[in-house]
Amino acid sequence: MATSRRGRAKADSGPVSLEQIEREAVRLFSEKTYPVVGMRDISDAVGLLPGSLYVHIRSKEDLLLKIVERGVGSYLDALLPLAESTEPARDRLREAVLTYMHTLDATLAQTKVAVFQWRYLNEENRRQVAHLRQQYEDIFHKIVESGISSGEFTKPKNPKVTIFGLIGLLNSTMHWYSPEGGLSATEVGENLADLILDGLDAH
Amino acid sequence: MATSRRGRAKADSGPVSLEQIEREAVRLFSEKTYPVVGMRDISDAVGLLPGSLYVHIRSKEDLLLKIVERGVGSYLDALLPLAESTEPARDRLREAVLTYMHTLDATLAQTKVAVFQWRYLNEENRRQVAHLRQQYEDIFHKIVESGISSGEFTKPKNPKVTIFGLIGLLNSTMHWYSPEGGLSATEVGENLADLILDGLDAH
DNA sequence: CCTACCGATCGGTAGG
DNA sequence: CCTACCGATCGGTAGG
Repeated sequence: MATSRRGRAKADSGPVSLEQIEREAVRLFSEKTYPVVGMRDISDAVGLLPGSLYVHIRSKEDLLLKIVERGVGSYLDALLPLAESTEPARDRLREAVLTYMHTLDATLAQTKVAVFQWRYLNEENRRQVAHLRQQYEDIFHKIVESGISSGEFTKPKNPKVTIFGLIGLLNSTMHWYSPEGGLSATEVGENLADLILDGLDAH
Repeated sequence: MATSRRGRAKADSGPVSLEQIEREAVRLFSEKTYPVVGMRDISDAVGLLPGSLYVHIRSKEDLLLKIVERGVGSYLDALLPLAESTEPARDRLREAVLTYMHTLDATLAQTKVAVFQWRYLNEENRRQVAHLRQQYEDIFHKIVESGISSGEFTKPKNPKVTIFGLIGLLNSTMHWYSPEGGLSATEVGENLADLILDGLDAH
């Protein structure tokens, strides 16, 4: 016989760890979204029977919550230093865009789950996550506002639209960026920073 | 008794039309996403029993397909004239951003379904939709490329990143824009067009 | 970590 | 458009 358990997807390699379960869950959630991934899909991927997953996790909801929190946390860890820095806002913004792209490159699947699928959490867990998301958005808010008040940036009619636009532009990269694609995270970041800082117009 | 049928959500008003079903489906799919909306949610919303929906529609999948096709179609109808126009690229791009925002304002819920939930269609239907999506992206491709080759726009290191960025920026507005919010679609559009054309930097 | 199973819910249909 | 129902699948659990 090829394997010792039904449904095992990989060669036998000792007991299954929580990390393995979470890794497969991130992959499956990012590919197919939370509601259409069944616990049986996850158990198949790690080579357990469905009920055995509950030795390692408490619930499907819990699994999603941890992934979302780690996902947002990755960006907070990487970007928070740039919010407090005293460098020129232009440099900090460019650095933030590059840092965003490098974080995306390292955690693409986790990012897809964190940015869009927190909506499937229950109300209490969504509130937890809203806190983290707010901190994340505040980083860009601070950088842009400091550039406006220092005169480095042209004051937009409505800074909030500009900040939401900037965040939306960055978040949208996860729909087409791939580490295996022809463009490096740095190349994409430089290009987007150019667009945000200088615009398209040749004036 | 208050109503003549169980589960009826609204006052009795004659037979249910296909348009009513589609309207409630758009609302529910946009609020909760396709996989977590049951046919029973839709039938409750229009005041039918679940099985009776199939007098009007063929399947849940069919309902989604029609909504997605109409959603993308709204943008194609509004934006296609701008792809062929001979006006300066700067004017066409600003006009395209404003037209995008006005279309979003008129069809917000439908847009949310069309832009993100086509992934739940089966392979054959996804191929249909991919065609429409490609036409939509080509509009921005044409405008930006014509501005680059005419010298109106600074040539980006990689125009594809710029075009994907532009499309992503526009698509991301549906996550925070609301017709009931404090900002009009025109105000948002002007601000985003300023950002894309002139950037943040005061040079 | 498996065996065996639970109640709930899903999209959809036959027959009227 | 309703009545009555189908097989399939869902997240999760008791007991070992």
